[in-house]
Parts: sequence; C-alpha cells; structure tokens
Amino acid sequence: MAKGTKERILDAALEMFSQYGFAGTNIRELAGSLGMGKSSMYRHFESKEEIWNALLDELVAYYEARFGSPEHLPPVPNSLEELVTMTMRMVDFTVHDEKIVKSRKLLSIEQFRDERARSLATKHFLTGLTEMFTRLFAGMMDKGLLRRDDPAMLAFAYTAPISALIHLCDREPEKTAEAIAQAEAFSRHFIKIYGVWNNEQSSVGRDQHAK
Amino acid sequence: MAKGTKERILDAALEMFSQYGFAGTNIRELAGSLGMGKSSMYRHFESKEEIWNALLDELVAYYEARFGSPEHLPPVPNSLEELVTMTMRMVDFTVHDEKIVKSRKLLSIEQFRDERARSLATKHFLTGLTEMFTRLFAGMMDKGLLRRDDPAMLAFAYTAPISALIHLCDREPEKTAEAIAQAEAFSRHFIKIYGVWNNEQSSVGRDQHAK
DNA sequence: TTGACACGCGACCGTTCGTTCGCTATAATA
DNA sequence: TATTATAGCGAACGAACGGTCGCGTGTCAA
Repeated sequence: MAKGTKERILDAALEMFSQYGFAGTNIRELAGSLGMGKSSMYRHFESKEEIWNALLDELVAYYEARFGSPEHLPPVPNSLEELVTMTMRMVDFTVHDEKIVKSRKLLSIEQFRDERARSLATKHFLTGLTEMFTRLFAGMMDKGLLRRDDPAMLAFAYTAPISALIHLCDREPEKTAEAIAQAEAFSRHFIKIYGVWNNEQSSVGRDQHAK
Repeated sequence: MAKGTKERILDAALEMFSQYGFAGTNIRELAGSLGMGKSSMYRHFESKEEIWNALLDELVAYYEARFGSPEHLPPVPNSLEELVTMTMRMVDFTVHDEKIVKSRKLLSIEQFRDERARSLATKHFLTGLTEMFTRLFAGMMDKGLLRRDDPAMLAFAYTAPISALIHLCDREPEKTAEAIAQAEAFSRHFIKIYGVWNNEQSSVGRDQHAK
C-alpha cells in the first residue's frame, strides 16, 4: 500500500520476466496484471528497456545490500552442528523468498543476452556463496572445527552442490522438500568428512568461551 | 553438405534460440542466417512452434543416444589418476562441443517456460551426471579405489561442483581455461579426500587382473 | 513433351508489438 | 478560484511479427 506505482510495476515486471523472459513479456499484460492500462505505464518508465534496466539496478542494489559488505557476513559457527543449521536456514530462506527465487530465474533466462545479467548470475550462482563460505571455513579452521585445508576449495566443494539443489527447487518447486532434505544430508556428509571430531578443539580454538 | 535443409534449419534454430530464446528469435532472421527467404522455412516446418518441438525432439534423442542406456557408461577407472583424466576428458568435451554448449544454454533459458525443457534441464544439469558417477564410484569402491561410502552422495558431491564450472564456461567463455583448471584442481582434491591411498587395493578388489 | 513434385522466392495478410497522443479526473499549491 | 502537476484512460500509430499465397524454376519419371 505504501508502495509507489513504480515499485509495483517493477514487482510485476520481475514476476513476468522471470517466467517468460524479457522478450516473452509484453507491456499490455504487464500493465494488465496491475489493473492498469498499457499507456499508463509510460508515465513511470520511458520504455520497456528502461523497466528492464531499473529492475536490474534494483537487483544489484538488493544483492549489494545483503551480501556486498563483509559486515553482513554471518558469524563463524562454533560447532559443526551449527554450520548445518546455519546452512539450512540460508537454504530455506533463499528457496522460499519469492523475490530471490524470481531473481535467480530471471538471471538464468537472461544471462546469455545481457551483460549485467551475466555478471550478476556468476555472482549469485557461484562466487558470492563461495567467497562467503571461504571466510566462514577459514574461521572454523582457526577454531579447530574443520580439518586444515584450502578454505576456498572446501567452500567451493560445499556450496556448489547446495547451489545445484537450490536451482532444482527453482526449476521444479514440487521437489522442494526433497531437495532441502538432500541439502541437509549433504551438509551432514560434508561435516562428517571435513569436520574435526575429537574433543581437543579447545586447545586449538583461541577465542572460544567456556560453557 | 550431406545435411538436409531440415537439419540446417534446426542447427540455425539451436544457434539463435540458445542466444536469444524462443520468444526473442524471429523467423526472418533465422531464415536469413541460412541465406533463405522467410517463407521457404514453411516448406519444412508448419510453424515456429514446430521448429521448437523438432529441436527438442532432437535434443532428447541426442541425449538418449549418448547417455540413455547403461552400455554407454564409461569403464570404471582402474586408478584414482584415471578418474581425474576421464573426468577432464569429459569436461573438455562437454565445454567445447558447440552443440552441447548451445543445448545447455537453451535449457537454461527455456526451463521455466517449457515442460520438456524443464525435465531435460534437470537431467542434463543434475541427475544425469550424478547417476552416471554413482555407478562409477560404486565400481571404484568395489575395486578398493574409493573409501566405502554412499556412492550416490559421493557422486553428487563430485559432479555438482564440476557442473557449476561447466555452467560458468557457458556463461563466460573467456574464463574457460581457468574453469577447467579449477575443475582439475577440484578433482584432485576429491581423490585426495575420498581416494584409498594405501597399496592394499588388491586384497579388496576381486575382479582385478594381475599385471 | 508432359505432368507431378520439391523447393525457393517476394508480396502480402492479419495480428500484436512498443509507443504516442489527447483527453479527463484528482489533488495539491497559490 | 485559478493553476499546475500527476496519473490514469482509450484510441491510434508505425513497425515487426508469424504465417499464407501464387509464381517461377529445376528435377525426374513416364
């Protein structure tokens, strides 16, 4: 309600572009889905292309605000179990938040046509998650929770399969529950392989608080 | 040269659909790219939609012929090093074969709009590779080359990151060399983690031939 | 030589596309 | 009250779309 018309148009555009793509969407239906005549659109945007650009601007800003700066890093888990729960919270959120789901779909569709979509896709689908977990894993190694290894490699090995399952949810939403279960199973498999399971962590971790 | 006009049309359609999508491609340009008038198209296909369907038919058949039946399974590697080389041969092929690259792009673009593209995408991007490596890994475990574990989980953990790198090559071809190198690094990391490195393999593998 | 067929062509058709225009209603400003 | 800005509307525009039509041409069997 507090939302201006411009935002409502961008929301509807994200909805349609993420289903049919930019070329497969026409202004009439887009306006129609807002209960608005086609021509009224042009009070707010000069052209279809400008809607596209504004939408990408918004997505870039949204991504930047959420993952752009280091201070948005989630805290380094204090146990292997905590890594699993944190991961599952992230998966659950990213798979159910409509705006994020639509963003990924849109990037999948447009990544080969639009330069900005292309680079955003690489960030969203690959490097973003990997970089984030690289830092988390480095922190966990410092705490003696993870076997010492190249944190970037581990992060890549951890996030890529989870990312694949997220894409599966986007593509076949009816398999969401199954995919989430598989993500958790994988996460537990991962900590079984890479986790440090002896109880000597306290001798390694320096900044842990005694309970 | 031996190629019929119908095949040439389908090739050109794959080329354009994989760049601009179905909706973003128009018959005039498609015909033009073959040095052919728009209307001549309709000697061979009843409609744009029929071109799309025929193209998908072809992709399904192509995929089925290559990966459909168990007899096309690559042989179970006889060493960890062989797993790496086999993997890299597959990656190299799948990243450089134009037809396969375009097929993946097309599926990325159309997966949310067309049911057949959707299910093909899941096969191409996820289950196909995973199932194939599940069998390979089960065989390698029998031979004592891989640590005993759930072969499906290992296959998933192995193929998903490689698949992510393949997608990266599709999206940003200039990063292909880098991505391939990372795929090999990951493959070596994987065998370092999951491989059996003592020399007692002969006592486990039953169907090995003495050299 | 004829007829049948396959194939390519440019002209053309109706529709839909993105976009523009002129009008009206509303609400805030002066 | 007069003014101005804002946002909506239906009608209409030219361009581009998918698709059709009739003609011309080459091929090959009868």
